[in-house]
Amino acid sequence: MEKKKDFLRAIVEEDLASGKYEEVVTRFPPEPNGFPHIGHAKAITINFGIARDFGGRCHLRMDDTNPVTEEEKYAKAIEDAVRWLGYEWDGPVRHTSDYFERLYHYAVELIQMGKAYVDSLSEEEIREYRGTVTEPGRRSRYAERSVEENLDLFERMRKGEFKDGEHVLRAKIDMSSPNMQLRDPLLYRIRHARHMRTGDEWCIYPMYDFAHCLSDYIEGITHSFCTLEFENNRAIYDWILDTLRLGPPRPYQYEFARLNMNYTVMSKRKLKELVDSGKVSGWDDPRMPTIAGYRRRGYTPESIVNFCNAIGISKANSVVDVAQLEHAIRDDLNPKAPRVMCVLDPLKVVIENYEGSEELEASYYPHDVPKEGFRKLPFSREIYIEREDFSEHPPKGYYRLTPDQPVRLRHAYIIRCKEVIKDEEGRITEIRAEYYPDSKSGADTSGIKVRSAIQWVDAATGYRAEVRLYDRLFRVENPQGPEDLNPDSLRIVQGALVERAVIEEKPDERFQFERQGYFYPDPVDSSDEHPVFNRIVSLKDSWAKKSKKEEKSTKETAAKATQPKPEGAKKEERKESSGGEGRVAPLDEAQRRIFDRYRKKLGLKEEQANPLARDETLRTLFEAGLEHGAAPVTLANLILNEVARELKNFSLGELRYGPEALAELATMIDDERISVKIAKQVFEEMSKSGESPASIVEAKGWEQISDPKAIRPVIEEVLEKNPENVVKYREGNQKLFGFFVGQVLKATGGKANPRLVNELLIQALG
RNA sequence: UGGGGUAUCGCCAAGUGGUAAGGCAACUGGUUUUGGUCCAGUCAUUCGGGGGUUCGAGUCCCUCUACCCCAUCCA
Repeated sequence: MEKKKDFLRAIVEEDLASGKYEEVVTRFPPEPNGFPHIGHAKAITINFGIARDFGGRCHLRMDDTNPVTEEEKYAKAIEDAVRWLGYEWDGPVRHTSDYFERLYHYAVELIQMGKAYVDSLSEEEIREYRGTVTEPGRRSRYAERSVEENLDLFERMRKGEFKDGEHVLRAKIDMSSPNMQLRDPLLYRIRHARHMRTGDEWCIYPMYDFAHCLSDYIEGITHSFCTLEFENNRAIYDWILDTLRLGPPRPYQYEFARLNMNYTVMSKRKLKELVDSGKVSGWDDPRMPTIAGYRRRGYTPESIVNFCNAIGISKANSVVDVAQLEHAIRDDLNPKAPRVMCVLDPLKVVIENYEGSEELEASYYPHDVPKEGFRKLPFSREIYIEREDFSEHPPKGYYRLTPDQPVRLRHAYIIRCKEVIKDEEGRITEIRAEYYPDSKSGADTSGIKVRSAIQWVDAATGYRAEVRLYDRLFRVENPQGPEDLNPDSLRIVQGALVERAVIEEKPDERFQFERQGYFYPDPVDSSDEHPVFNRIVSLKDSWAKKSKKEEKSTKETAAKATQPKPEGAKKEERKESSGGEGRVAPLDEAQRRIFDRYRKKLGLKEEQANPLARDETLRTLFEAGLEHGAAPVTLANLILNEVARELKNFSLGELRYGPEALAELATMIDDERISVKIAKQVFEEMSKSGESPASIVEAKGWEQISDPKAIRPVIEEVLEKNPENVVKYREGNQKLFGFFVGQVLKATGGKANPRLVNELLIQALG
C-alpha cells in the first residue's frame, strides 16, 4: 500500500492517527432494487478496500427501507457480486430492516424532544409548502401539535390505523433553509406493503435520511462513504445524530464521484429499459455494464478491481474511457491465459506436398509468459486459415500470405501459395499451397524469412464453435436512448473452428485465441457438443488501425483536400469563448466617495480600494488598523488576502486578533523585520493563539536574515548538493531558479530575505 | 434563480507557496514464430477566464464563466 493516497484514505489515515477512532469501520449499503453494475464495483472497492488497507472492517448492509421496490433476488445478486470481487463482509449480511424497532424508538425520542411531528398534509400540499429553490417554504399547520398528540398519532400510524399517505412523520428543522433537504424532511411514511424480509410486521417505513445515519451509528460505522448526490443530505445526517446526542464513535459522511463510463449507460432505469425492451438478453447480457454481464462475458474479478483502483477517487464528475477497462482485462489476462488457435472465418488450404499427419508440440504460453504447459497440435494436409490472412492483391505493408509472400503457420511450417481457387462468382474457396519440410517450428533450417506467423486449425481434428464478438453497446460516447444503440454490438460467428485442445484439454477457463483476443466459454450456452465462446476483449491491433487510417486518408485526398484546421485552433476557441468579463455591480454614491478617498489620500490601488469600499466588515477593520499607525497599502493587502480568507468561515467577532495586531504585523513587514512569507506564518499563528505578532516572532526566532554573509554559505551548500540542476540551469532551464530559491529558503527556515537570496543566487549561478 | 459541489493533457488523476507525478489513449523506434506482450523514447513554458498578493502562484485573495446535485411520501 505504498501508493499515493486518495482523499478518502487521507481522511481515514488522519482520523486514525489523531485517535478519533481506534478502528475504521465502513459499509457498503446498496438498496436491493436492481442488479449491481460497475459503479457498484467502485463503491465496493472503496469501502472494502479502505477497510482492508487500514486493518478495519466493512459491513454489507441492504438498505431495504422501501418495500415496494426491493426483492431478495437483488440482494442475492449483490452478495454474489461482492464475493466474486473477492471481498468478505464482517459479520452477517445486515439490513436496515434489522433496526426498524430501534429506529422507531429514535423517532419517538425525537418527538419527545419536540423535534419531530406528525404532519397530515396531503402529498401535493407538502410539495407546495416546501417552496422552491429560490423561495422559502412555510410550515404545516400540523407542526404545532403537542408532543402527546404526536406520540399518539405516531403510535397509531404504526398500528395501521391509517391509510397510505394520511400522515407522515417529519423532522422539525427549518422550512426556509436554503438547503432544500432541511425543509422539515420526512422521516416516516405509511406503506401498507409486504416487505421482503419483515413481511407485514410494519406498515410505516423510515426514509433514507432517517434510517441511514442511524443504521451507520448502530453498526459503529466510522466513515460513511457515499456518492456526490448526497452532499446536500449530509446536513440531515448530522442533524439527526447531533439532535439525538449520540455519543462517540459517531460516523461522518464523505462523498465521492460516482463512476461514469463512455459508450454505455449506468443508471438503473436505463439499464432496466434495455432489459425490458429486449435490446439485450438480460441483466447478464455480456454487453451490459453489470457485474453479472462482465462476469458472463469473461472479465476477471481482478481486472475489475484493478480498474477501480486505477481510475482513482475524486469529487470531479468525470467520464472514464472504456479503453481503461479494456486495458485492465488485457493486462490481467496477458500473463495468465493460455494461447490457442481459432479461425473465425475459415479458408481452406491444401498443402499439396504434405502427406499423412503428425502431432506438433506447441507451448500454451509465449516466451515472455513464465508459465509452462503445452499441447499436441495435429497437423495434416488440409488446414484452415483466417480468410483475412490471405490477400491476392495485398495493400502496402501487408505481412500475411499472398501469392508472392510466404507465411509461417504458427507452431508449424512455412507455406507458400501456389494457386488460388475461386467459385464462379470470383470468391476464393481454397488455396493450394506447398510447405517447406525443413522449416518446422523450432528446427527451422530453411533460411526463409517470413514477415508473420498466422493461426490455423487442422481440418480433420478441429472443432466447430460459435463465437460471439462483442463490441460497445452504444455507438456514441454519451448515449441518450435506444436510438444510440450500436447495431453491431453483437456479431455471432457460427462456423468458427477451434483446435482440439480447447475442447478436449481445457487448460484453463479463459483463452487467448492468438492474434484475435481473449475468449471465455459462455457459462449459460456453451457445452462440449455446442461450444460457444464470448470474446472478452480483442487484442490491440495496430495493423487494423494503420490500414484503417490509410484507407481514410486516401479517401480524403481523393475527395479533394479539405481545409486543414489551423494548429491550436481548438485552444484559442476555448479561450475566446470563456474569456468574457462578467458585469460587476457599480459602486454606489457613498462607496464611490470612500473609493476616491482611499485612492487619493492613502495611495491605494484600484484593486485594493474597490473591495474595501464595497465590503463594510473589511473596511471597519482597515480603518481601525490605520489608527494604529499601519501603512495603508501593506495593511490593505493583509486584510484583503489573509483576513478575507478567515472571514469566509468566521465572523469578525470570532477572530482572535484585532486591528492593532494587524497593524503591528504590517509595520513589521514594512520595517523588514520579517519577510512577507514569514508574515503569513505569523498570521496563521496569531489567528490560532491570539498572541501578538511581536511575541510570536520572538518566540519562534523568525526575524529576517538580511546579512549576505549569513546567506552565501547556504547558497553554496545548496548548489553543491544539486550539481545536476546547476548544469541544467546554466544550460538554460530558467525554471530551476525557483527551485534554488526554495532550497535556500528551506535551509534557513524561511527566514532569509528572499529578495537578497535572489540577488546572491544570480551572482552565484553566474 | 437560493443553496451545495466541481474545473490540472484527448480520458482518468497526483499535487496543501519553491523543477507540473503516474495510468489510459496516441505517436516513434527496438525485440518478437501473436501486427499481442515487453523495452526505449515522444506527448501540459502551463492548471476554466481575468485581475490581485508574493522574490516566486495550479496552490492564497477578488471576480467572472461553465458543468453537476437539491423543490419523490425514492435511495
